[in-house]
Amino acid sequence: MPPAPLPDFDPMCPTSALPFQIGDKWTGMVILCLEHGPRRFTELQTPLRAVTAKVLTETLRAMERDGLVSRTSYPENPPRVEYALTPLGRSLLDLIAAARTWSREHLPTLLAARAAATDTPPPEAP
Amino acid sequence: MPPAPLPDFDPMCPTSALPFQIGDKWTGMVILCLEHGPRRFTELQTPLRAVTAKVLTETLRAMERDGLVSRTSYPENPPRVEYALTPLGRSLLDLIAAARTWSREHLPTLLAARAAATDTPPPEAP
DNA sequence: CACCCCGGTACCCGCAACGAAACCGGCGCT
DNA sequence: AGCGCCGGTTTCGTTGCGGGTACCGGGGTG
Repeated sequence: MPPAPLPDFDPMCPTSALPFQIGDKWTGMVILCLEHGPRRFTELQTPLRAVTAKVLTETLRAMERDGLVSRTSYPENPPRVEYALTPLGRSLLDLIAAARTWSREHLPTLLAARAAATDTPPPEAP
Repeated sequence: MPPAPLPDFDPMCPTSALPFQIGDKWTGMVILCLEHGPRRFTELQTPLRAVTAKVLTETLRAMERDGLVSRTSYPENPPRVEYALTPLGRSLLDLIAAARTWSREHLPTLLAARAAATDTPPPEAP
């Protein structure tokens, strides 16, 4: 698989302002990273550069418990661990796509409303 | 509007285990409560009996800031305040419906996987 | 021998969300 | 006068998620 388009999650991207969340904070992004095939632990760390190893491990463990991803460890050298979406995890891709569509269409509106409410706290000036 | 079908959110319902969330913890449920027309504060407290007044107020204020709901106060007596969905808030209904469809189809699978992983921590017995 | 890489684990902490309980102010009812 | 309702606000906890840092174990590599 030559061009594996791993998404790139910039911590400054307004994705953080998304009004919804799949599972824990990073679960949705992990699912997106695994969309096009299994990934190794460090491959996930690259696009998710805002998450520490500990939190990523916790996220993956929780997803494994919930049957969203499968964890395959190859006792090679150097050690290799691959995470892949299960059918259940894959079934969330549609939902995530719908959420991203909503964001593309409506997130600017939401952010504008928030900014307007924040910049002009009370209409009655002092 | 005689039969206003307010949803009923039992705190024991596995909705709490939903692997996604709109905004803050209660935002999604508030949107559902407002789906069929404006509601008063106490009308929202009835189906959302697990949420305290303070948290419900905070949730509604945040939704108002984000332009998801509108707040209309009638200086009558007794005082009356009505919350209604804005078009932006209404645009989230499709997404919530999709999430509920996913839950109906896949949540039992997820809960079964979680239960299996919890009941049988390690396959290797002590 | 010393060092690094991979895929973690263990421990500790801070903050924000969540929550229980009390209070409030204007009005109506009795 | 006393009580209750409506729509909150205030105060004071508590919890728990997320995060930072350090460490580990085994093999390859210089």
